[in-house]
Amino acid sequence: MASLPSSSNTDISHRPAGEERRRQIIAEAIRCFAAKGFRGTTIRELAGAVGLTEAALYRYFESKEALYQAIIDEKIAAPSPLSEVEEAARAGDDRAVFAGLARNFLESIESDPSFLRILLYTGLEDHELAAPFFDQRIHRLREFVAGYIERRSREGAFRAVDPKICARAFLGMVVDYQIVRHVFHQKDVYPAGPEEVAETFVTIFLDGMRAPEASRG
Amino acid sequence: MASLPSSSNTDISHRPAGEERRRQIIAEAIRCFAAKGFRGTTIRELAGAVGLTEAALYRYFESKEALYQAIIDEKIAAPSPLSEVEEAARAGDDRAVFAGLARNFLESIESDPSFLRILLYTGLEDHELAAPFFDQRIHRLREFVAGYIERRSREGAFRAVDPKICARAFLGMVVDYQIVRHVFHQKDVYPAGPEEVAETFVTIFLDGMRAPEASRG
DNA sequence: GTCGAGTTAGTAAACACTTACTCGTTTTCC
DNA sequence: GGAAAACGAGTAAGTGTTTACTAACTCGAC
Repeated sequence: MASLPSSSNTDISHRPAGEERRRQIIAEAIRCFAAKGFRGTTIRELAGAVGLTEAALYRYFESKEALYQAIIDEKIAAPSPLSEVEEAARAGDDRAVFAGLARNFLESIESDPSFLRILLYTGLEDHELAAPFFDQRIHRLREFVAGYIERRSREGAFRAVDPKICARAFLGMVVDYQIVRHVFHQKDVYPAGPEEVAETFVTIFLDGMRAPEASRG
Repeated sequence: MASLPSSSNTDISHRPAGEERRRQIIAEAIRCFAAKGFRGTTIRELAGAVGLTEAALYRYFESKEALYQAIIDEKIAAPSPLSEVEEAARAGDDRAVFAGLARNFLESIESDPSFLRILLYTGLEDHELAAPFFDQRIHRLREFVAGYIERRSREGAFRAVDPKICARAFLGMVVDYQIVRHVFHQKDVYPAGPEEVAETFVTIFLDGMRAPEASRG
């Protein structure tokens, strides 16, 4: 009995040591790939950082690409930032929706910029393996924002502009903030903290989106 | 006299054939570095693309880094996009200033996305050599926009918000458009062409920036 | 007959990945 | 209960390829 582990790669429960090492390696790989990119990171250096030799690392991941894949899988499985603003979206509380999204993004990237850097490397280096992440996370986020804007336009609260462009305009402001900070290391460009920046972005965006007739005295 | 060439490695002036090759190599290097990054590009492949062997290429550039440096130098020397909107800025024509900047950026990157990609690689790979470009071009652009916003705030046309943050908010929308298109290859995300996108960005931004008292009934 | 522009054929290091081994801990079986 | 087989986790020392860069030669034009 209890013979078949069956689940392809995660029959944990009674194997804490091995699985823990795996996680440790992924964590270190995220740091390394974020710092120097996929091409710029060597297996030797990565193995050394977790206190192993190259050969030992290959017991956990069959190739460098498999490691990259594991990172993407982990990030796809992470909780979505959308859940936090879905309620506000149902209620039509524009400021709560956009401020929630902005703060959520700014703070989560601020506390761990690695994945933003990895995503940029991914785009530049054209890694196919990240496609599922884009489909499942980024696309979904864009569609959520564009869908919300479209609805509010129909309701007369927002002006009638292309919702896709507007969604990107907002997300662009937010993403750019973190690219400038964590890719170009110019933290001084934004003199204020995430909360104030989020506040400013949301104010500009919402006032810019408001339907002319609806907002005027 | 005019004896001392003084510039360490380039006493060119009378060597047109060689100089043309040099330019050709730089142009190809821009393409390669943009496509695969500095680390991802091999000298052999680059030399092959201009129809030379590796050794021949080393007659024009003493190292791979020198090639990178030459690219940065060329881009620093290129004409600035600011000149086109300086007049509108003096006149206080907000829409002309921001629409001019947006269109200028969107179109110049659209017609040649290479340097945007190189700059991102540069940020991620931490190339010191690009620092002068950031100081002389990007910093100046930011300061121009922030300065204009600050002035218009003082004049009562714009609301009183941090001009640095607002400048980045605007530039962020524009830059993001091109990152999504040319780094993540998702050209479908923006359904419209550069002109319409620029128009939308400027409308959102300017209406969002307008001082509340000044614009209302 | 020298010199600019190019070539062929290297070098040494770095890299992803492999092979064949070690060693301690379980598990199995009598 | 204890010998032995199996196994998990690791290492040392490679392999073959790729890479930036070099040395020594060729060839045509003024």
